[in-house]
Amino acid sequence: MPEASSPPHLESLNPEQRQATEHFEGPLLVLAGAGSGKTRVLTARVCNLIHEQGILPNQILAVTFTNKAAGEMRDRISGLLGREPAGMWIGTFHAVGARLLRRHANHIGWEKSFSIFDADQSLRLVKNVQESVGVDPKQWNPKAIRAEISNAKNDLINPGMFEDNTTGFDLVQKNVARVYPEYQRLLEQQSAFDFDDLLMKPVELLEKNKDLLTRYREQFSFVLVDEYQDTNKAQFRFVELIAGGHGNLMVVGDDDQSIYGWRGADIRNILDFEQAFPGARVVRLEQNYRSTKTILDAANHVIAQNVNRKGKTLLTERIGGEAITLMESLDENDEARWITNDIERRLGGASLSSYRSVAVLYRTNAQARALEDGFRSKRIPYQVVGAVRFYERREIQDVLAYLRLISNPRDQIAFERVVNYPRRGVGLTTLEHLRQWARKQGLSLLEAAEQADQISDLRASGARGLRQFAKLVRDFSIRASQARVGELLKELIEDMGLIRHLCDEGPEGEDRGRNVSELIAGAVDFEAERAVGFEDDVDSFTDLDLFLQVVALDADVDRLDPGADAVTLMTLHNAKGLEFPVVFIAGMEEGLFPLGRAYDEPGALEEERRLFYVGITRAVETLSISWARQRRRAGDFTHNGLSSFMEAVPSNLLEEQKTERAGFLSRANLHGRRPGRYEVRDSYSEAGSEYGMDQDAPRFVQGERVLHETFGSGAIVEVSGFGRDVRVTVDFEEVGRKRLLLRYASLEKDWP
DNA sequence: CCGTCAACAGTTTTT
DNA sequence: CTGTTGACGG
Repeated sequence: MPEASSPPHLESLNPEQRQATEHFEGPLLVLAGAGSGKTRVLTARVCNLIHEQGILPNQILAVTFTNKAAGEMRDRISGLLGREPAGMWIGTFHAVGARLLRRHANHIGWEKSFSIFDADQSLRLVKNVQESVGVDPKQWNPKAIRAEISNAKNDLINPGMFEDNTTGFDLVQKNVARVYPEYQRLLEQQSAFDFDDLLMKPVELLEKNKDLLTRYREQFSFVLVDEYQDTNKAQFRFVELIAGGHGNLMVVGDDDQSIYGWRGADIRNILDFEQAFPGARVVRLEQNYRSTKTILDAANHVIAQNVNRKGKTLLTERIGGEAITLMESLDENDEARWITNDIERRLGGASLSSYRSVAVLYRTNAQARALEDGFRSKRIPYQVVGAVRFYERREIQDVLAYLRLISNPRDQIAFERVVNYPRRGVGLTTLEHLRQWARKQGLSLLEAAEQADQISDLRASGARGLRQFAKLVRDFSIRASQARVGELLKELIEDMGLIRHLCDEGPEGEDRGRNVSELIAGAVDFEAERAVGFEDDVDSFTDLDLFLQVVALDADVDRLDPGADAVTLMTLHNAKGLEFPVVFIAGMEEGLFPLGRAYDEPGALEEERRLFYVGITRAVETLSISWARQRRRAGDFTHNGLSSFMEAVPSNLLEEQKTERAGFLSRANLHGRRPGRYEVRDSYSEAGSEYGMDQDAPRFVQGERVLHETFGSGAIVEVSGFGRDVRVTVDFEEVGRKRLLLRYASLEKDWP
């Protein structure tokens, strides 16, 4: 019960929460079930340390799982304290690592303005290396090689150790052993870190420099780690280094929500915490404040199937709750239709007030497409997390590559990406000559490009292009030390004439142009101190460097707009830590969830089950689960049964449904209620093969307005072919000109 | 050097 | 199905 005399951060905490909050020194493990108020406890304890124990904010390091969580934590602490916790470090492991490396990169051979390579950039480098060391990228999948390197780094295995541990019998290992050292050498040469380096290199830094280690141990007298169940070896070692001395370490996590084993996360970190940090106090938070009893019962039954866990049962004071709907549908389109219908039905009734209360969760990103189509055709607003990220769009990556090169002239991956964008007459041959010459002279590509006339076997046009390009980059590099990133970017785009260039590419270029404009707007609004959360370092780095760092470490969930009134679509992994009044879990089929390959590996099935548990516990009021008898995957059809995970859910919690007259409905949809509707899937045309002759099929003529499920509306420019091979060329308002085979495209006549 | 067309592989989850 | 890669001709 709240006491009148309690400071605000201790109000209305239950006894266990309070115990954790008031813990002062020594190791503390908080086993916090889903929805048990762990974020509250974390923030309240920080406030308690500052407010009651007189600890200074700059003595505290708090690590969260996403940037968004970090921002929220900072805001909540500010709210409770009535002021900013100035000097406190709050961020993800990657952000904290990047910050340490910015400060001390020179100790381990990197420049202070290093680049951060995302998965895409590091994959390019892996490919380059494979070619140069003779590991054929066609035979040895670069993604697989990259994954091996990533795993090694998460396990703190450096190239030397990797080579030593390779027996030579495992061919993949043997190839990785050839690629990894050269890959790492090239990263260093161009002063770049990949994501995994942001975890591994800080460990190396602290292990090699005892004085730095001492300094940070003394600075951070209190360390807090959220989502501890998802830490890997590198992260564990980092925490151990910083907090191992004084042992003032609070970790919060839930072994039942460990879902990143495939990324190197080691569930033993949380299971064995008490061995690693002797004398640890353990507090369990089992009171759930989020979900109805029905939802919680389902979650408890599901997770009880797992063997490898500490064991706890969530309790709630809420009783009853709406039954969990289990919906069987025909295929993924039918599933999408049911979900969207249900959302509309709820919104029509009083049970749902806004779209933002709803989330649709799924196992794989590929499932988003059918769902999106469904939302679009019903005109229900939605936002997708994942799929195509803003920063991964081609035009955005191009612009960012310019910025990276301006910030770090040694960034070879960035150089190669944009040296011929826009076209400057620098092709593969020119680039190859440049590479060789640069290597011989020991210069970076940019330096070599500046002296392009010296290279004998270069064409005049190529050399001119190189010099122009180098000059452009150099000019901006000089400005970058003074200018704000927004101004810099605006001028750069202007100088390149990029927007104009994109618009010339046609309607979809205009779209790209808009994206670039959005990036500029983002850069103009960029406030380094706010975004980095590390105010005391802001002055020592350029605005550009900090902007690039934030962009590189920005997760897609971080961009989720909670203000938008839209349904959220995302993977179950992305849903971790979030909650929604109404949750749908789609694709509940054996083989999809759990994925078929989960049966190959011992621990994988339990991890999938934990993922299901995470999904269930996101729901506050209503949970609906759907599965489809048939689903298109990678081109062809799969037929699946209901997921075996559902066996653990007691049937008295469930209400089973089928899509009404499902079989009939999809046939009826061939023509639909609206005139002119024409929707044929190739599965059906296989049997029929007469669809081109179908007398009822609408005929399209030039100039007619049409509606496409994904491309939107447009006008027909041309109709060609006959029978089943009718092709139409359509100018779409949003996506430009497309040629479509009528048989595949679900085109409707657009009635004004 | 650059645009176009055919062949091809891909789907597990992410900082 | 869809986006990316390789071969070819201008």
